[in-house]
Amino acid sequence: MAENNSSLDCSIDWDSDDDREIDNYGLPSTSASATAPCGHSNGGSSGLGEGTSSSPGSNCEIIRHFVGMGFPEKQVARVIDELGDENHNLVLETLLTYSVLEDTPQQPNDIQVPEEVQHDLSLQELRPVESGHSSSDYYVNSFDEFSDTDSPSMEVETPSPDEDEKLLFLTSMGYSVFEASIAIERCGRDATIAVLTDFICAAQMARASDVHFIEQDKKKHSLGSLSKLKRRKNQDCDAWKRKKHRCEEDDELIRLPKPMIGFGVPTESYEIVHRTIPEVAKGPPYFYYENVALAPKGVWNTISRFLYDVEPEFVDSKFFCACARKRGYIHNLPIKNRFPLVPLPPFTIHEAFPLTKKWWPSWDTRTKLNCLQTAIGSAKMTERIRKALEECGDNDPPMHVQKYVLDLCRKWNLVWVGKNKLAPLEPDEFETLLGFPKNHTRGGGISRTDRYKSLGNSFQVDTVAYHLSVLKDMYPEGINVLSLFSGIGGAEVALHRLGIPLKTVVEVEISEANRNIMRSWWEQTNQRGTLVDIADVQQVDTDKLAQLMDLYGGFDLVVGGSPCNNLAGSNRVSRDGLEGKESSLFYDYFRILDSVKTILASRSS
DNA sequence: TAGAATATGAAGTAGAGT
DNA sequence: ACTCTACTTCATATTCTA
Repeated sequence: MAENNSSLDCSIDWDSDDDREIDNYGLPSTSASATAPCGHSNGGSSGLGEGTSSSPGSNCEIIRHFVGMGFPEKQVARVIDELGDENHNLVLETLLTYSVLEDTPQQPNDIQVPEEVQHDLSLQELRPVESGHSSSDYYVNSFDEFSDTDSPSMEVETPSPDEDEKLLFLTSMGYSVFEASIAIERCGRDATIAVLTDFICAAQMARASDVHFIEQDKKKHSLGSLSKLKRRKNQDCDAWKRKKHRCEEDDELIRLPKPMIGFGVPTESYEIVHRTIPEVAKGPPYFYYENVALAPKGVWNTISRFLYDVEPEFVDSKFFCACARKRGYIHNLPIKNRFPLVPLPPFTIHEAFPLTKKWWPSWDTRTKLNCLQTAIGSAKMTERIRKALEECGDNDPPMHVQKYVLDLCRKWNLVWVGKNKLAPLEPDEFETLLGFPKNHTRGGGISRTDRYKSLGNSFQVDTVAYHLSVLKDMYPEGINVLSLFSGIGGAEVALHRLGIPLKTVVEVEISEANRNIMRSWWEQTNQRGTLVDIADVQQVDTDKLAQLMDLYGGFDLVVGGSPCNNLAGSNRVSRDGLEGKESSLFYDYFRILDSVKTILASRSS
């Protein structure tokens, strides 16, 4: 089923055959903030003072570099003259700013940016946000599109410093100045970034309300459940606030496919073999992004919007192995002629753990384990279960005891290891289920607790390998990989097991223990390529990327799953969504991916 | 002090029924 | 439209212990 995902408003319509060109409307521009939203830095260097010491070069070269990105030569020369050529990011941000300020008055429909806004978006205030590369077109077009329907003569008060920060942040997310200022004006100065982005999304939706959507009668197993995203007519802000709750329920959210097989899995007959990827998203470089499927509402809409409006592929690993793992993947890989890793892993609990069969009661009908997480059940809890069962004698326990036990079994992924004896899985059993070699995370000074943590945060290798398998024919001589948030190397293990030579792997991983695990695996598997370690994603700026790409010849694949801490349902404390402390590092994934795309594009032209 | 052990719900989805 | 039940979830904070 050919699908055109070029619908660019915030409400994603996977089934629309709307053939509007990718005009960058609503797309967060390629300029993403390097500093994590909410101002935290995670201990990494960030912001204005970051050492973006560019390698010395002549002005000519640098001017050519930016001209190649589409900026007027005269303007580039002027900016470099003003700022020097030391800090490429600063130069780029300045050029972008000029693009915004100079282009806006030329928009059709006589839309004017309020003077105050223009004034407050002075160069100085835009500077502090370090940015990836961007096409200035994004700003221009998004401004144009937004203003097309909303009130053009909105009065905007002079922003307060707090407003400035929000304005700055929103523009760094890719929204136009006008969109951002209107949102702040309408929703109030105290509105959070989340509320403001919601407002902008709603306005974009409203703007698109005249677009008709063809609801396709898909088969039961199709991804049709992602569709049927209606459009709300009413674009009044107050009305929107009243209706927000209802709209979120039935309008704009990406829905999970059922069964959760993405574009297809080896074990199910139904599959999709064709999809349409937006032009701006097409590889190379190929990219592969992963996170939890059951994230808070709206998160996947945002992630998808940033990642060039590519439709997420939601897959439950229970179709690949003996444990469930519901994850969303956004990638621009072909989906035809995928193949699974062999040998196929155990498919049921009994196949994975034959020894448990002897003790498994008939009333425990589980065939698959639930998601492997970062923490395990306590001994006291399994002891309570044992006592409860022993009180029931040799017969099957009464229904309420069965339910009590089964609920805990499902919650903590317990398996039967003796008469009335349940136990959580061992770390090496985690490794097997997830497709890693046994003892992959063992030794090297890592604690048992940390093994669970690292494994619980990892890819399911068979699942990921199935998606990556199409790369094998494309890169017979080997592949250069930029691996962000590598963890214990799920992607690398998958590529290796697929028989794809790893020419270069640049891994970015904050945990030293995880980097050690990767390094150890690299050596044990006699890799002939080069492994480069980087600790902090925020150290990976445009200069660093350009340097690495000079050295190794560009990246073929940018792979990674950004932190799920603030998205995962298990988190009782800080499930704050995509703006959360750790999960906001998604924006760094986007920033880095976009920089790689930009650098590649500038070099190929 | 590091590691281990333990306790700590809510949010979201889906389906059935009223 | 609404309520109710059933089910799942890449985690965190605190306390204990060697």
